[in-house]
Amino acid sequence: MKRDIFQAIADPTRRAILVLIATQALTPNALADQFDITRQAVSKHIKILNECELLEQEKVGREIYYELKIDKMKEVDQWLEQFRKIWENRFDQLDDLLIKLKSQNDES
Amino acid sequence: MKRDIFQAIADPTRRAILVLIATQALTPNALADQFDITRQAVSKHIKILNECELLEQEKVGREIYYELKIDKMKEVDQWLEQFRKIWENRFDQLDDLLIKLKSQNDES
DNA sequence: TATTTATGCAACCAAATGATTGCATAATCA
DNA sequence: TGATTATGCAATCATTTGGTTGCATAAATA
Repeated sequence: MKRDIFQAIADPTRRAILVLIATQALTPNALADQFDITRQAVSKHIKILNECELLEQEKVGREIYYELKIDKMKEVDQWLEQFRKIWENRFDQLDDLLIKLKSQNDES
Repeated sequence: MKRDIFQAIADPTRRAILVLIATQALTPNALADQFDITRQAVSKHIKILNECELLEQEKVGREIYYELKIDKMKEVDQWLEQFRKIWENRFDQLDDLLIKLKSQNDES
């Protein structure tokens, strides 16, 4: 199964998990406490996130702490870049238009 | 069926469609030409994108031109913002560390 | 007017998805 | 050592997904 980061962030529970582990490493059990689904369901989400190379893990005794590999999120940012270019460009055009309208107004 | 933009961009075909209609309005037929799937399959993708309020449409005769509502893409950007804060912060910290190491090096 | 063309909708289907329960294994604790 | 706890894996299930074919409707063209 080939999965990419866009699949990973498609599910709302997974997005919530990503936010939770963005700033602190958490165990599957600690994560499961935050949701109304079973621990196993959370574990499956973790597995998917892991397959997408979104996670770092550290084993401490019998616990496993998962944390977000934040750099991987930049892939979404990079994909957005092409659209950002467009909306920034259009904003500039709108800005130009407003300046032009203002100068016309000043002349009259 | 409640769908959000993260669902919309989860599918690679839909992502390709979004890129194609980001800068120019296209008809379903024109879009279908770009893929190896049937026109109806493309139409279903368009329907989903439409439900996510990602599209603007203009009817010209019997043709319908679809174009991306680019502003809607900012929702993804906004969600990313929380992660961007983290990675920029960590970059700054790394930067500070390098400066510190450099000054220590200069002293020796 | 008759035919072609562009589109959307419905029915159907195989595969993927998100969840469940049950079980196995490994580490901790009494 | 025996019981408990943390985790992962497998089987199962209902629902969703992405695709197909077929059909209906509306606009353009011969």
